[in-house]
Amino acid sequence: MSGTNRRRITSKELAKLAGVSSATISRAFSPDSRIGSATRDRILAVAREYGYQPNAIARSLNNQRSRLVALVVNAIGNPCEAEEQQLLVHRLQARQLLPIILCCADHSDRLQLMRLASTYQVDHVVIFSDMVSMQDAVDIFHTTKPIIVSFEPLENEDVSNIRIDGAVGAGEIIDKIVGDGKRRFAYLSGTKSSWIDKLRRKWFADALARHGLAFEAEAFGDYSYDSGFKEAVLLLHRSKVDAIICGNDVMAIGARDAARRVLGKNTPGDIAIVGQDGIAMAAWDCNDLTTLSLDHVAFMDAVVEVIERHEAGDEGPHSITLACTPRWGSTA
Amino acid sequence: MSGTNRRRITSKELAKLAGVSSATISRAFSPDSRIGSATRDRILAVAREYGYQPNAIARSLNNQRSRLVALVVNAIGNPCEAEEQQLLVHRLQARQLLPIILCCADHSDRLQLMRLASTYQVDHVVIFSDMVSMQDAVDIFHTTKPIIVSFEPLENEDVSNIRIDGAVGAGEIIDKIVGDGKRRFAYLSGTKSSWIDKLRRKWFADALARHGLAFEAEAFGDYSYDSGFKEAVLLLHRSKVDAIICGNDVMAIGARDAARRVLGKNTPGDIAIVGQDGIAMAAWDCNDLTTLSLDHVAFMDAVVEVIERHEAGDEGPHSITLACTPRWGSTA
DNA sequence: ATCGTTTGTGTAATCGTTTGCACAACGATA
DNA sequence: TATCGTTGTGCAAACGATTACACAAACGAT
Repeated sequence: MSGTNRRRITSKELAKLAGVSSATISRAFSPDSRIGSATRDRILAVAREYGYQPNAIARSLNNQRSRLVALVVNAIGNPCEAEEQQLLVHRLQARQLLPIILCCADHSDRLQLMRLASTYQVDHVVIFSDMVSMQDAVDIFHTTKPIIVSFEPLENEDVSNIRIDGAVGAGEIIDKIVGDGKRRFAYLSGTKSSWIDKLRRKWFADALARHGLAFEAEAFGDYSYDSGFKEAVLLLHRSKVDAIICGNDVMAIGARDAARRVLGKNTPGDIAIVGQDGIAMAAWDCNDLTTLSLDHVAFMDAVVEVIERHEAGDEGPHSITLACTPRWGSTA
Repeated sequence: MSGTNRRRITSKELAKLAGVSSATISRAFSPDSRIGSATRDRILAVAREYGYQPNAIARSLNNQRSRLVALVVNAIGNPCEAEEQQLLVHRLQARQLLPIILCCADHSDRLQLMRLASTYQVDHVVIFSDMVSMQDAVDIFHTTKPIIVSFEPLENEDVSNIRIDGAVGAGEIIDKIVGDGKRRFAYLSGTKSSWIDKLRRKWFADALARHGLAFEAEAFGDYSYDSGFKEAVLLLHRSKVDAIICGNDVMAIGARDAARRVLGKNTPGDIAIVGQDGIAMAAWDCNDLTTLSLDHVAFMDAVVEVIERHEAGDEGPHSITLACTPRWGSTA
């Protein structure tokens, strides 16, 4: 109420003001504890008057539960991760869980950051970054079982995880493109080292193999538009491919622009271009991308479901697999 | 080290293991405190062996400083906010500050969420949302002076803030478009109620007035691509404008697509389209948007500068104003 | 009138740090 | 040798909540 007080009032002080003990103050704020309803009402009224709220830090120390959740991500700037995070953050907050974002370009910084977050006794950890090994995650958060959001065949099955399977969807896309007469495929990776990228590539490579085909050319970008553009230019100059499968949607848009602007090729006639992720932007009229799409809502629902089971004390490990499905656009 | 321990070791336990008191453990971890360097080295070695790290929750309780920073935003999914957050999060983490994201669609939820975060004794609060009144922010975080990232003429000058001024840049853009022969302008707002949007509109309206012009038509979207598309279609059907100024870049891309696809109009020949924000995507080849752009790096540097001054004990209030400059693309 | 149960409240220990104060050991100085 | 800083360490009191335990009052049933 009175906005000018510098220091926050404590439960002991409020207790004096309300003529009760600080234990009773605490009880007034915990929904199911033995306390007279008259007392509770009076306390809540006084609390409102003095702007009292229980100190969550002190409570966390006592409870051994902080209601903080660490989210480890590669880049928030990336539209795909941004969309996913938006969904996840809303779901967490609806459950009174507060997300701490750990986002780091450099790998050793990332581990350092995870160590820092672990000292805050976070209740849950969700790892979106494939740059973090499961062992690192388990070691650093040794009291909190992490949830790995991964595509990797997990070597340590003691950790809850959510996997994505795009094999079928990739097959449908390849079938269509091959049906349209294309034969010479290139894969434009997001990174050189990531196993997520390797797995995604494998879905398409396997599908090609069923047609007796293989990738004729490879290139490596960094998931950014600029890298998609630049690598596509190089790629198309050095080989005569007529289809490019890209590591994500943003690179696909870059590749499409490169093909169109620099080399005067149109999609899908001259060249087919395929993205992966299914971000909102892929469906925009100016992009209308064919992409191997993931249902982000279902994805984040799955994350939250695992978190809820962990909250309920059932640490599993739980494993959920989601399938990717094609979004058909005009680029392939 | 030993990854299987369920409970975290405490300073008292480590003290026993190292043959010292827990006070000494604490001192080993604070850089400038009176402690023998031999003792410190020994303690750090033992700590590493047992995987001990001081509990940040307990430390926060004692210190009255949590090193948590609350970021209140409208939507992370929005590319502009996502880009800004990425920059800010990196800067915070480099200073060992952990960001808690508060992101909420509904207004009463948002206040509730801010109250929740305030119980965590956050050291700093940065408010990016123009849906939060300064008074609310000050009341809710009454022990932590918030930093308002706002365009609003602040009524309460007791709060640090960062403002954006686009008057000059908007003038340059309008001059160019009027010079190209356009006379009939529309403004496509991002929201009906936001004063940020009103202020942005005013920059352009004032510039038009200097040419003896005014907005002929208005429309209201929600900062999304779809709303930009839909409102532009309606707008172009009901009035003969030849220039649309949009509340942000994403809506501008939607409006451009609508003009091109639905009405067969090209930019900048048939119609000029202008965005605001200067997100990375605006510069992509497929968009090449003319936009009133903000230097996001300078913007977030400013936020961090204010935070650092607050950390140093100088709560100001500090005020920084940044200017927007045109990015010239092919849409106007 | 008595007993058992339920209800509401207070006391005090606890969560895991930090830090002011006291004090011992030590080398340097007079 | 007596004195004086300086260093390094331990003791114990915070920090602000939660909660097991104890106990008094109220109530219903015999």
